[in-house]
Amino acid sequence: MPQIGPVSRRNRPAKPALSQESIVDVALALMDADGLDGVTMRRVAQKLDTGPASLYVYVQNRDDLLRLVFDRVAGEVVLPADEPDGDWREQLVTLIEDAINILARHQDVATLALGDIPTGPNALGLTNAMVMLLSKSGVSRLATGWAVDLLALYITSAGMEAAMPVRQPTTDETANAFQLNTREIFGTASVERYPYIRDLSEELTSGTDAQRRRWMIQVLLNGILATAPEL
Amino acid sequence: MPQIGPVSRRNRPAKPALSQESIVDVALALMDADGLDGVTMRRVAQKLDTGPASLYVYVQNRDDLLRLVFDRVAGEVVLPADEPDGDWREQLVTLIEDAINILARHQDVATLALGDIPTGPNALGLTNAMVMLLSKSGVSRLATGWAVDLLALYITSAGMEAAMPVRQPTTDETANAFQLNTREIFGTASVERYPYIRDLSEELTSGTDAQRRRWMIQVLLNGILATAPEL
DNA sequence: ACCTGAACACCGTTCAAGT
DNA sequence: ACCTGAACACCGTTCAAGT
Repeated sequence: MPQIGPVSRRNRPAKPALSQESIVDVALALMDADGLDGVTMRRVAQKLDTGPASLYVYVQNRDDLLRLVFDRVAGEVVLPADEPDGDWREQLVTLIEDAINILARHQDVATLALGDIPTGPNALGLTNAMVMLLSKSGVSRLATGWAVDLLALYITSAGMEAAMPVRQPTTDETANAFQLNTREIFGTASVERYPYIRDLSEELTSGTDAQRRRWMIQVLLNGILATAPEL
Repeated sequence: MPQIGPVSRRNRPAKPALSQESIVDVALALMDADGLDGVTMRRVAQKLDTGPASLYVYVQNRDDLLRLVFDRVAGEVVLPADEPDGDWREQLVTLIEDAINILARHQDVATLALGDIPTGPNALGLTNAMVMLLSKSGVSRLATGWAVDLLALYITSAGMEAAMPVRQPTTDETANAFQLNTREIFGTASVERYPYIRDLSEELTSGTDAQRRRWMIQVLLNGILATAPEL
């Protein structure tokens, strides 16, 4: 006599154990594949062979799940060792670039950081590392505090820009004005209405992402070193 | 004999004429009141006394509508006159602060700019003005081009931070760790795991938004003036 | 050309009921 | 304690049908 339950289960991939970790894993996979809109409670549940209601045992709600996804990605960043002799500036640049590259690899994850300051354990670890490195820079304590905020802002912004998928022009050829890519926009901008853009259209879009980013990070660090904060 | 239609209509506020402009107006009002999630096609339609399907005559879809809302807000920024004698730096600082303040007044609008670079007419006007002012700064054409990108990134990031409503702690007292405000997080961070944060918790959260923003803008401008870009 | 009702294919979240 | 089915109250978008 066949045991329907066990047998049919043996035929499909082992049902993953339900846990906060597995839920976050699945949510991140959906995020990478289909972006933020692809992460729905129902789809996550389906991939875990259960119903959406079951997720609420491990996660407060969708926003909570997204925060957990963000912190999981933040955990991918390799933090610098706390060695007093290191070149703080080089290490900080590496840390920032590393963080941006990781956000760039995970579609839409950077967006999660904007709109509510991430405070998961891994995000705190990142902040802690930035404070450590800046504390060796010689700038004031106040400058260090404010600089951390500014650098975090930049990391998430740059991560978002980098993680933007190059949108395929839809099947219908007449992409509307809003969907053109930046280069085309600047190149064809009305000379009368936007003369300065038109004149600088080449420079506005030149350089690789990496080149632009390297420059921006240097701008931030040079600016931080050169600007005393006042209360 | 009562004319039901006209009479009942005379009793309620005049039905606003349907147009792209009126739709964008209503969407922005909903945005200000209830944030991004409050802007649904159905709610916009309802406020205009019609059904959601009718909106699609004037707007391609919800994303398109949101882009229009962003550009409408971008139009609130007062652009500097093109006078060759002006103090470019002072004017640029004013422009940036003005833009941030306007974004700060419209909940969630800044989020719309991240994830797809705004290219509506008013956003282009803003970019054009920034290029104009920077072209008087003496930095290279390339630095001007990249600086515009960096400043735009900062404006939207700062706008988002500023437009974040201070979330009321929910009725149930036990706000979970993620919902605590930043000050509390940094102040109570584990000394073992995040010693640098704990040591600097005061500075990380000190100063008013305006003070921090003023410093950040100076950091950006000082950095831009001091850093030569390389291709 | 503009507008509509109704439908389609989804959502997040709750909750009583089960184990 | 964990899990579930079913329901509630919504979504964006399409489309045939009307004017």
